[in-house]
Amino acid sequence: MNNNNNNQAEEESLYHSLEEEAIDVDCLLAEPRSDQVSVSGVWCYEEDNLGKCIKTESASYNLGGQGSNINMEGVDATNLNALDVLPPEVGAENFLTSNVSPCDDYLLDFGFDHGACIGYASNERLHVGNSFEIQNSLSENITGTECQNYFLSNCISGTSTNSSEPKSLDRFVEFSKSFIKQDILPPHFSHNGLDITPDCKDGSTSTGSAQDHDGVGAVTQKRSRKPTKRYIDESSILSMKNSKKRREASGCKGKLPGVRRVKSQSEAKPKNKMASSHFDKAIQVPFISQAPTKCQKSDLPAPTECQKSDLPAKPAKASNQFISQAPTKCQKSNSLVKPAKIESRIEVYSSGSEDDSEAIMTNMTSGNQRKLHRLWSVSEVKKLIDGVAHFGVGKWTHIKKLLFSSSVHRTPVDLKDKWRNLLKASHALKGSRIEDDHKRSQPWRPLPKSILCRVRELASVYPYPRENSSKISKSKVPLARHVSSPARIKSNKVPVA
DNA sequence: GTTAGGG
DNA sequence: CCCTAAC
Repeated sequence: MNNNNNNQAEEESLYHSLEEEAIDVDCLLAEPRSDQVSVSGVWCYEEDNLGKCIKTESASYNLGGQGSNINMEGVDATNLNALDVLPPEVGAENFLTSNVSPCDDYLLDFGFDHGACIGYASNERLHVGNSFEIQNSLSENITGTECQNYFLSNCISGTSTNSSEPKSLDRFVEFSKSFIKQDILPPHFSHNGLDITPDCKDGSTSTGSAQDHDGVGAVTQKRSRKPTKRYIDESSILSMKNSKKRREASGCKGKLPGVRRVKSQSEAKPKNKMASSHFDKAIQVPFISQAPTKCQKSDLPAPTECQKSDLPAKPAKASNQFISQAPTKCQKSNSLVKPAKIESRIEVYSSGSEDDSEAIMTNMTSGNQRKLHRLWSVSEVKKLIDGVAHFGVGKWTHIKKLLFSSSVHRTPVDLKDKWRNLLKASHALKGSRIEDDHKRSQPWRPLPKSILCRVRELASVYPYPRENSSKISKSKVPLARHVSSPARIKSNKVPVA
């Protein structure tokens, strides 16, 4: 209570900012209703978090049922109880912060000065982070002014230390509820997405009752936060994948253009109740307008500042480091993106020259940006030809590892594509070798003739896999159907040395 | 994970 | 260069 005098100005400003932020959130976000749940594990569900949560049964407290008589000690004792059950290695300072990192992007930035991870289930249990769960019941009968005072003095103040944040959280929630009961705040008052609804689902605004105290009343409180744009994108993708209902309703049957298809690894994920039963009620944003096209430059800032890694020698490690360091990545959303793709991208992004990195950094937006086009130099082509001559066609990973280990931006697929283009170029050269003018008009004119000749020679020695067979299977097999096609394909193939 | 092939 | 099927 003494803080009230000391921090009055601060409290006022904070309170005003609270209101502003509440309005802001309400404007920006179609706030999920009480029957809505969020995807991607933003909400902490009992079933999903029992292993993580430290549960304190009946850590209830009485906030002074005598109207103006607010029992401060009871609150403190409650919070102490709650904190006491934390393992010693977690500690009061850590239990909010140490578990925040995987998902602090999508979860609450609560506590007014510190990121806190809060989930609120649709029952009586208050989940704080993934580590803390309080079975909470409240019986109060406090007038609005006193609630406000208490709220201001105890919910807002005392955030200077991390250990006091849980208290602030509890008090904030509980007293916000009391505001609603007192009609001080609108029924859907929210702060930073903290959605506080009255305890009684049926709309009755009765003050603390035995129902509340016993936890029988259906407390449909939850906390939400406006999801990030990326989160919405991924949610919409996930929604499209997991909810056939929604997909049919939206009329979209195919994949999103420019959005990478989620691998089956993550497709098998939605096994929890949240994804299956409540998914339809998650935050819905028209995904068509959100689907980033390939070359679209999103307004989103880069997920993380692309730190130029100085160790391209171990690209996988560097990229993993990148992923793990990405502060805006939610754990669940990691499963939404192809890890391999990210790795390859980060590899490219982090290992190029400075100019390239800058160019990529300007281009890198939402993660599905097209790789920077790098022209093949003559030396690279020569290396590729040497590799093909040495290892043969199709051993792209060997060639990559042995000859292109320094140029990390060339993947085995790149080598394969380049060789295919070289074959095209050599064939075109062979077809129009007499007419030099035609040859100069070709896009592969910069390649030296000697290189193309060598490619042609190698192509005769190492025929491109399936190039002949595919042509045969498409053109010659129907004509010679009576002949056993595999034998014919094999006979047409140039024997590999 | 790698490769081939279509785009 | 991207994507995906096939292996």
